[in-house]
Amino acid sequence: MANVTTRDRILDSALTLFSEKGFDGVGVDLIAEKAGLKGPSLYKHFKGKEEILDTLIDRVEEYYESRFGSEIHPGQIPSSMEELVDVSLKRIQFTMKDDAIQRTRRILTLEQFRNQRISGLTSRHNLEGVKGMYRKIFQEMMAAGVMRQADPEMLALSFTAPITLLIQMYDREPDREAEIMERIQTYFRFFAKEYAV
Amino acid sequence: MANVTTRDRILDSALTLFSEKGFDGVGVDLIAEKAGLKGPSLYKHFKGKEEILDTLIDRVEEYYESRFGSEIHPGQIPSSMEELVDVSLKRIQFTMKDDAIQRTRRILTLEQFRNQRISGLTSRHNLEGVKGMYRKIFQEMMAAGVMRQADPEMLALSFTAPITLLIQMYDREPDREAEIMERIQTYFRFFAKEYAV
DNA sequence: CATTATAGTTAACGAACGTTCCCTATGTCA
DNA sequence: TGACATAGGGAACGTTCGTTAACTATAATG
Repeated sequence: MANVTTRDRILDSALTLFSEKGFDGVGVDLIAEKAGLKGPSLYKHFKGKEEILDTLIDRVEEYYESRFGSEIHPGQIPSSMEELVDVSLKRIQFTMKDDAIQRTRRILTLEQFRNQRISGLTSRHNLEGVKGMYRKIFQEMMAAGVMRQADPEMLALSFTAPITLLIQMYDREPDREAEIMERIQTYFRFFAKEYAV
Repeated sequence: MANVTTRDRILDSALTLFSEKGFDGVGVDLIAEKAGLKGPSLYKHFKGKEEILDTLIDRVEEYYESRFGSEIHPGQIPSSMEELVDVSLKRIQFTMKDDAIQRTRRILTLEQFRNQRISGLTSRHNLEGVKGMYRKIFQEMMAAGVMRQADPEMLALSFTAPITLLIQMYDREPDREAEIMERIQTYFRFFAKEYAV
């Protein structure tokens, strides 16, 4: 953790606290303390509390832009339904449990009604990003003949929506991780069997 | 609107305000004003602000208990996939746009990380209630031979999850209602075609 | 009629909040 | 070295917040 700027420490601190108590539930003094300084010193780095949140959202936007922006890189296209399940499970394990990603999800959830920017970003996150990636994967799997022919857009929605809901559940109730992972696996296996060639 | 108690006016006022600005974003004075009295008078009806929220959550719990509690009443079982689509669309139109229901959803969304009670309720709402109803409907439709045989539990998840996400989107971005309704219809038609006998 | 409980008011409290002002220490650059 | 910019801290500000206390009007009860 060498050479991390004060600004970054403030943002990390705010990411954690906002994700746990919401924007309104956290005072600037607490953010500052967690970053190793005093409340008023924040104003040397940000114009105000709101700008800290805005900057966090900026980062999320950049991340999604780089991830799902121009062209989608689904990585290796699975060569069988079994591989699809394996690869997807690993991807979800990561996305679900990665600290920064989870905190970001929780902030979006809590602040999604605050302004249009966050609303739109949340919609894109929950309904476009990952779905678009799987649409592409399914298209190629169908072309390769390892998956039954069907509307790839609808299939992607059907594949990702239950997972999105179960990840939301994990964010709420991390104690039920085992149950949630099993539900995801069960659904994946159902899907794999249903759309096998 | 005859004979509505002050207590109920307070609860209605809080339902609206909490759903728009979140629990922390609303002061007791504002709740009171909207209910036609002054802030401190609230304390003649509730022990404190938190108890107002708790009472609202009580109501939600009662509602879900009565709706999905002991035995599920799916009403008329559709006699064709076309009827399934029609009936489901009407149900969603209502659920999605009913004022009190929408506000309740938004409060659950905003306060879902506040305590275990709300977390559990939200999970039940998003992942159990409606899904259980459709599991039963699908079972009976399969038994009646108007739907292809498949795991009804998985089918219910696949059917309801995209809708839940699209309703969440409507709560965030009501302006996009037309687009959202069309997406729901498209998915329903895909599902109907996919699981026709 | 006298008493008491209830529902409302105003005033005020203490705490927390976001923010500004002013000062100091430190490092940079001419 | 001297001038200046930067990052931090302390004190204090004006607000807002949830809540309590003390009082009043009204209605129900004996």
